[in-house]
Amino acid sequence: MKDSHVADDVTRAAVELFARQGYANTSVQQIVEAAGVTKGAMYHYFESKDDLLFGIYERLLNLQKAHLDEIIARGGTTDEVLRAVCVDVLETSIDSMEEGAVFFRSLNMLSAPRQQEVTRRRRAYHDEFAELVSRGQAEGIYRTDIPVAMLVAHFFSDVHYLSHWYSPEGPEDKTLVAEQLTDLFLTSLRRTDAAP
Amino acid sequence: MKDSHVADDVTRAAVELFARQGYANTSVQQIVEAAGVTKGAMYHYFESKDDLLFGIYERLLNLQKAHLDEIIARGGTTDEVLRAVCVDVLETSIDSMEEGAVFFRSLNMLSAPRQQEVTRRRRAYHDEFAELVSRGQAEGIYRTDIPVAMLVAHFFSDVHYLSHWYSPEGPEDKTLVAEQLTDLFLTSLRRTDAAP
DNA sequence: TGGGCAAAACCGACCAGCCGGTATGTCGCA
DNA sequence: TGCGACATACCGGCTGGTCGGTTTTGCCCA
Repeated sequence: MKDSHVADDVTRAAVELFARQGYANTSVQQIVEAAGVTKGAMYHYFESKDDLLFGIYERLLNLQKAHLDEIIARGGTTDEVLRAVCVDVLETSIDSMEEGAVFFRSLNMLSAPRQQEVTRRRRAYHDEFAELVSRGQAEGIYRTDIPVAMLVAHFFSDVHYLSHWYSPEGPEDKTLVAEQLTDLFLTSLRRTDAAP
Repeated sequence: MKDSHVADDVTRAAVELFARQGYANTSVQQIVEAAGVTKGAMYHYFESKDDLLFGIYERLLNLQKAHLDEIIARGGTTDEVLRAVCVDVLETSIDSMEEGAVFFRSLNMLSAPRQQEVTRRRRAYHDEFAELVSRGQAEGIYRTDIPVAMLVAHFFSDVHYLSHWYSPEGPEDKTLVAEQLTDLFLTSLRRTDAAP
């Protein structure tokens, strides 16, 4: 309980409002009202509205990175690892769907240096993913007729798009969705019959 | 040339600015300055800032719908038609990438009724696409173990994501990208060896 | 146990500036 | 002379952020 409940409450309210109405369209007043605190209290914990947004990005980036490292450290065949990574990032993204929506929609609202920082860490994440795909290509299990960058983009497009159609209240189960999307990706990724 | 150049110039400037900085973060002043006209001139052709945004949506929706209808009317096997539709929507999206970026990022900035209108027409578009997939399933050429809605979402996620990684100045050719992404989708869509 | 007290937490009135939108004026052309 | 096509000055409202002041907390020492 080192952190005040204020910072948490404000962050939670901000995520929800940013996801629903966008960053620029959400006033600090709205956030503090939704969080049930005052503006003074908020500015005691955050330097600026931008700071608040960056905090959301940082938490999500740290979470994803930690999961990725843990799965890779666990080891296994390239195909097993890649599958586990795909399923995990999809499941995690469903759990953090509001944060994800903010992530993609409000990047350009961040101050330039922080935007670069986020982009840098995101690229590092993609590079680790791309490395797995490349390894699979080298092992001869994945197709090589399509650039790795496009294959990576093809997968993350699904992650990105989740918040546009998935509803937790809907009929689809979280785990099932993650596995089905992973299956679609890996199916298109495998070598076709003909040798390259 | 029925419309004044003012409306066109303003729309063009708005698309570019909305795509780069977002709708809420772009002021009317910025738009008219970039377009080289005055605010009075702009408000002579548009009722509001919201009107300007809706115009962008409408043009893109009309364009996509026209293309889709034309391709379906042209006929062919289900597989041929679906492939043509996929390639076309991807190519068109690359041509209208800024509009596309605005489309997905600024939907919730529209007034509620107009937002519904856009959603309605977009759903109609997706339904036509889904109909093709369903037909392919009935013909036994596409897999049936994954809900159609998810298959549709899987494809449009790539369309959506284009503006996040594709660069017209980059090495990838527009047509090639469209065909490769279509290939990835159709590969994952086909029936696997085992009968369902 | 409790009094003292600094520091941290919090409050809310306030500000300058920018926002979308408008009212009114001007100009050229039919 | 009238009318559409703009220009310009201006408005109320809201924004992110500030700041002087007040309350609460935590700790030390008698």
